[in-house]
Amino acid sequence: MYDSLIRYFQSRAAIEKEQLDFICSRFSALKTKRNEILVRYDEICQHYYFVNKGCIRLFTINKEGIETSRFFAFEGSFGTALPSFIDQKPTFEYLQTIEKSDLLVISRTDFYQLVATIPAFAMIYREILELGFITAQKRIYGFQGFNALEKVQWIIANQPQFLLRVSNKMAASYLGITPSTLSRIKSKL
Amino acid sequence: MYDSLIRYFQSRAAIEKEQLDFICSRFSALKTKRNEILVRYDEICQHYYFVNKGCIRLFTINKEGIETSRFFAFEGSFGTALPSFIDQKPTFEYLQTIEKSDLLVISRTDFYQLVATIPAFAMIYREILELGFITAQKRIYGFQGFNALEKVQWIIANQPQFLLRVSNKMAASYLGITPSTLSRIKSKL
DNA sequence: AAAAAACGTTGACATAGGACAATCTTTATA
DNA sequence: TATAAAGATTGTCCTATGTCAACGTTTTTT
Repeated sequence: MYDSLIRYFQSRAAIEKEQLDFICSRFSALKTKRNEILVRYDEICQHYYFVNKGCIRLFTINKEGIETSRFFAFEGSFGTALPSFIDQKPTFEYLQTIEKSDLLVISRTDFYQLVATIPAFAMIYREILELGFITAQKRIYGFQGFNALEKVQWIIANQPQFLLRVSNKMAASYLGITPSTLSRIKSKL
Repeated sequence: MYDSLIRYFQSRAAIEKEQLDFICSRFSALKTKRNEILVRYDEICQHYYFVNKGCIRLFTINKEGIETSRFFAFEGSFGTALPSFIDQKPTFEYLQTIEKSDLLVISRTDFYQLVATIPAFAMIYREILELGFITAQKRIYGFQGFNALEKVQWIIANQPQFLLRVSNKMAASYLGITPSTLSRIKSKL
């Protein structure tokens, strides 16, 4: 059950078996259904999630009822509503498994205790933040000044599996275009 | 000279005088002119900058010659081309002081040494990353699905001094609209 | 298994905001 | 200080993409 998680850590830091076992012991398994909501709009996010199987989506719905997807975590990666997890303020977004999923969950308390006590864990978390920051920056640059076709080409180049894995509607809401426009672009390659 | 920097640290962590002095000793002063470039497009970013006075801008120019501004650091905050600073790959962007500025500069080597040896410094860096991440996310949400007027209203609400401090052209390139459009919107409030 | 709901695709039409250009103003340079 | 260069503003026109609707398909619910 912890194979993928252990691989995640071992590939990122030299870390002793004993510490690794301790880290794993803080994670518990969670099986979810398609479209199951993990964190609601006005809740405060208390957990960090690792995806063994399936996919987590982070999205919000504005006052006009329009969805915007911000982040997708697929197999072998971490995901949560990080701003809320960090600041302990309401998420103003939803965390959802868009497919039947197997997750590993750690509480915020345990998570920050690991950060505080295990330097290798703190380092990995710092790298997650650094990478998250870089990804967000690339997305800002990537989308600023791109037209709809360029956005689609960008996502195909940067996350080839994305359009195959995610519904037309969700993909459109991630790219910041309408489902109609995405559909039209796909039909022309 | 280090007043503002010291205040920055003291307001964020309990930190001993001796360590604070050591941290400050790793920063050196740098005076720059208006529109002076600190890091060029194909360079690798080797420094972290603290703004005592003035303003740093991070921007890129695409193949069509269009500028996109990604980040502005004003008095009392840190700024650098973080993705390049972290990964040591070319920035593909420019770091520039848009006004005559007084900066404090620390080398990447010294910076990461402080991160490795001074837990309070590591914690503050982690908080910078967390905050940067959150800011980037807000910007993605904020701009996705906003029209030009809403973007301008957003920046007025979130960074009231922004439009007053930054040129029309730079502000437009941050908001992802043309200078003409920004100009028209401002003229209608 | 049938009915209902959600989603995907495609057409017709409307519009926000981009492109370009003219003019004025501010900033840089000689 | 004079001249040149860059930026700001505003007009006209045009296009990419949004909106809305119709229809077929897939998914969910009963």
